[in-house]
Amino acid sequence: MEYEKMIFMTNAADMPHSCSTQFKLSTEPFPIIQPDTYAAYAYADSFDLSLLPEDAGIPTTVYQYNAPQIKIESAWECAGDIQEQAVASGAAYAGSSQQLIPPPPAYPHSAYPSPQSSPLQSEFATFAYGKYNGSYDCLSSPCPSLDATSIKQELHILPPSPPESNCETPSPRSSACSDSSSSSGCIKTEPLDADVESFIDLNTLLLQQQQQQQQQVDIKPNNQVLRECLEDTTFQRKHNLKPLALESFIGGLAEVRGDFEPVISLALEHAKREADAICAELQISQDPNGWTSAQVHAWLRSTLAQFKLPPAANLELQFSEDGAALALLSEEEFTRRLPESGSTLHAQLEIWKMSYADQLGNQMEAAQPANDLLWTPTVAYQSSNVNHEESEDEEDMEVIAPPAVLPVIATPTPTTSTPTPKRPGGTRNGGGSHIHLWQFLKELLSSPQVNGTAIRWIDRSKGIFKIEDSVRVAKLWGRRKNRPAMNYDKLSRSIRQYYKKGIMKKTERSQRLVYQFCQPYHQ
DNA sequence: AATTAGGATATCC
DNA sequence: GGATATCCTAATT
Repeated sequence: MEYEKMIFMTNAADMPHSCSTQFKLSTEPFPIIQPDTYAAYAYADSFDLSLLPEDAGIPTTVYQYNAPQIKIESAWECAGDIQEQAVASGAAYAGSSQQLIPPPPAYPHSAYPSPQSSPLQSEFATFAYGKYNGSYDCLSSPCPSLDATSIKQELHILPPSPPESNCETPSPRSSACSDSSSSSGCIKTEPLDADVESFIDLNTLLLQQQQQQQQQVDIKPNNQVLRECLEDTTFQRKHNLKPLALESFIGGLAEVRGDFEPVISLALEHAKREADAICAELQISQDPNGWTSAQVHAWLRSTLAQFKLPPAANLELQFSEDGAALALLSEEEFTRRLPESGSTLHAQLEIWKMSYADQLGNQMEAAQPANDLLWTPTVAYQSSNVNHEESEDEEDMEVIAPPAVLPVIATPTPTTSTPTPKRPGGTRNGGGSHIHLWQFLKELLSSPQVNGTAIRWIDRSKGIFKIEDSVRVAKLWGRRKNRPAMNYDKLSRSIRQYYKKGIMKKTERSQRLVYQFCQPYHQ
């Protein structure tokens, strides 16, 4: 519901608050509507993008409800690129003056919240684009776990709002709330910059849902209603609306994040079902970290076949890793070994990891309903955020995407041996885990979409990273280790212990908060 | 003020 | 005993 608040930014001087209620209806389905209901909104198959008005001032962004396919994390840095990409892909809509909006809250927040990209995030996003077959045709994605259809359905959970947004277009719901002076039973939406007050009368909401369902029955062929609404932009002119600048979303994204969870759960559920079948067929674990090298090969071959990718002749030679080591490989490494299919394999592996992590997360949630779902020591994986409930300490929540597997070195012999990735077992129940600090840091680094504001790679190939937020990283570390008194002073002391162990070092040109993994600890 | 460096000692496993 | 965690002083940025 928060999302709709961000759709339009009004000129405050010209738009009284009462007008904002004109847009309230578009928020109503979110709280109660079921996924199936949204199928009626999955209009993209036949939706003609050319229908969108070309008027430069028209808020076409309001119709971008399948925009979850946008790789939004890049948008923080380069909105133009995203727009280009989106337009090129056909995933977003044409329109000369479109401004990007963040993904609707139905998208897995873990894929979006940071200003940085990551393999996982990128793959998840590009996955939705249909990157797997080398194009951006999201409708032909060969991903067996989350095929285009399912993604489309799930990511269309946010219904298009135009019919309701358009004050000039009568509809059962708009008429129900057409009296802008009365906000009863409606979600009141005010300009984003305001301290937004939202209130919902559930009874009215239910009534509206019924009306909406009735409306869906009457959906005109060829999306006639949508066409009419899209073509009718008078409401915007009337209320002096303009598309909301991207920057305005950034601050509010955190609040939106939690709303993604339902969809990621659905998507992951779908992925898990697919994985189940493959696991049964290949007799492998759902946890890639548990695979032997032979099972890795089986999985790789299976995945290549599923994606109709050319079989690799020397798979065994190219991939000698076991599952845990495989999980550590970067997309670049995959691509280097298998230029044609590496990216897909890597992406699919990320999905498997995420799926398994989510599964573990759900198990943890069931076993540990307290708010300490951020990290449980029984697993080294982390759900992509199981608990989105607001919390005073939310900003300190440790949210780690499925991490790179944690290499464990029995005896640090950095000059001669390569760390042998090992399943992240060895953790214990109860307090902190046995994870090593350097492993933890790599883990944080592996999910920049989540932790990118706290720690990020400076030069990944060289293992150089920077702690951007020392306090936060220390807090996360303390939380992981169940050491509430942890601070950066202590954490950095531990890092410095790594100097003589050959695990980490300062960079040649020493910079504050910048460290470097020594070679064996960073591939 | 925050960070860096490293010694000393304690704690946990 | 290893890996921190904690506390400390001093230097540097």
